[in-house]
Amino acid sequence: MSFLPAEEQLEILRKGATEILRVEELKAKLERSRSEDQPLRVKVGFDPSAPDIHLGHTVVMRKMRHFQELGHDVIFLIGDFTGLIGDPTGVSKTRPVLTRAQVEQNAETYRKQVFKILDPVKTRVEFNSQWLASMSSEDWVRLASKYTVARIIGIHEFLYPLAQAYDSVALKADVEMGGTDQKFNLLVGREIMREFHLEPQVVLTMPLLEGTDGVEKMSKSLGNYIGINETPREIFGKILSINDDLMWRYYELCTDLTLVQIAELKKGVAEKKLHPKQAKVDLAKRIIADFHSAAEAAAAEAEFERVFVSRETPDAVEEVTLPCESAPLWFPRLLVKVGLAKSNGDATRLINQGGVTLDGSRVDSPGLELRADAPAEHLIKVGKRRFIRVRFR
RNA sequence: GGGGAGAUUCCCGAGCGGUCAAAGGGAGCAGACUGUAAAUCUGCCGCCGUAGUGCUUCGGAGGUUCGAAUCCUCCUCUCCCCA
Repeated sequence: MSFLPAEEQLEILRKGATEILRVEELKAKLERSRSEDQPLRVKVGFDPSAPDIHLGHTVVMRKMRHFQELGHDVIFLIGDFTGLIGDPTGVSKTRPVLTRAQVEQNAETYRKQVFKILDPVKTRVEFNSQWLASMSSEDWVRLASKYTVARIIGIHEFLYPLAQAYDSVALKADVEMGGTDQKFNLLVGREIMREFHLEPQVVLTMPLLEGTDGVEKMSKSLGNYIGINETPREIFGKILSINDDLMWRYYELCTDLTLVQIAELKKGVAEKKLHPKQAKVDLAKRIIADFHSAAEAAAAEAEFERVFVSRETPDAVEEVTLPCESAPLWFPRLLVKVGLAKSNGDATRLINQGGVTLDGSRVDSPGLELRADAPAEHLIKVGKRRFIRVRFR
C-alpha cells in the first residue's frame, strides 16, 4: 500500500470539513502513516437506536470514505453501550433500553445501508459494549478521575462524553469525526487519550446538513429527512422540492463535486445559462446514483417528468384491496379507509378544496357515493402527489 | 426552607364566568401562480354523513354556578427570585 503525500491527502480531507483540530497533528499523522506504511485508524460513532441512515449522516460517512480511498482504516463504531446513557448533546429524550437482539438487528440494518457509501473491506464495525460493558465501578471511578469538569453538570451528561472518549482509548483512534454538535465530546476524547498516555486523536467536524425544510438540521423525528433507503422516486421528489438556495448546500455536502465545480454551476445559474431546476435534477440524479444506480436515477427522472409535467399516473402506485359491499360506499369514508384522509371531515375538506381526483376526474361533491358491489378498480389522487389504487374484490 | 410566575388545540401564544372548538403567528394540508422550488395570494386546519339546545378538548381530581379554559380546593409538573 502506498499512500499519497500528506499534503495531497490533507487537501482532500479538508474539503467540506468545518474544523480540524489540529491540522498540524493530522498532517504529522499522515506523514508518519506514509513513511511507516501504516493506515490511520479513523473512528466514527453511531447511535444504535436509529439505524435509518439519512442524507445528514452521509455527510460524515462521505468523509469516512475519503479516508478509505486514501488507504486508511475506518471504524464504524456502534454505540450500543453509550446508547444506554443517552447523548446529552442532542435533544434526545430518554431512550428505550435496547436488547442484545435489537442491537444486533439494528447493526445489520446499518451494515446494509452503510456499505452503499463505505467500502466494506476497509470498514471495521465495532460495538462499544465490547469494552465498556465489562468495566467495573472501580474502572469508572478511575476513568472519571482523569477528567475535571469546571462547571457542575449532571452525572450522565458527564458520563456520556467520558465513555465516548474511552472508546477512542480502546481503539487507539488517530482521528475521530462527527458533526459540529459533537465537538465537545470529541475533544474530551483528546484529553482522555492524553491521560492514558496515548497520542491524542485528531478531531474533524463536519457541518450539520439542513433538512428538506431548509431550517432545522435533518433528522428523522422532524420529518425533514431524505433516507438513503427510500426509493429513487421518493428521493428525486424530495430533492426537487427543496429550496433553490438549499440545493447548493446539498451539492457541497452530499456529492463529491469539487468546490470549483460547484461554483461553476452556481455561476451558470446566476447567468441564466443553467436553469435552477436542471441543476436540481442533476443533484437528485447524482445522489440517487450513489445509493441506487445511475439507471435508477434516470428512471426516477423520467417518472417524475411523466407524473408531474405530463400529469400522468406513476407506474408504481400503492394498492389497497377492499372487499366488495352491497351498499354504496360514501367517498369520504373511502378516503379515510385507504389512509388518504384523517377523518371524514378531513376528507370532505379535501374534496371541497378540489384536491381529490377519482379515475382522472376531479371529485366535486363530498356526497359522492361509490358502487362497491362488484369487483372494480379505482385510482384516487389526493393533492399533487398522493396516489392510491383501490381494488374491490 | 421562604416568596413569586405558569401549565391552553402539532408548536409559540391570547383568552380570565356565557357571544369559546377557543384571537394571532408558525408548521401542516388543499387551490392559484410556477420549475411539484422559494416568495406571494386564497381557503382549510377537533370529531360526528354538514347536523345540533350535539359530542370530546384548555396539566390531573373534585367543588361553586343555570353555565367554567376562565372562580375555589387539593394534587402533579415547570420556571424565576430570596435563603
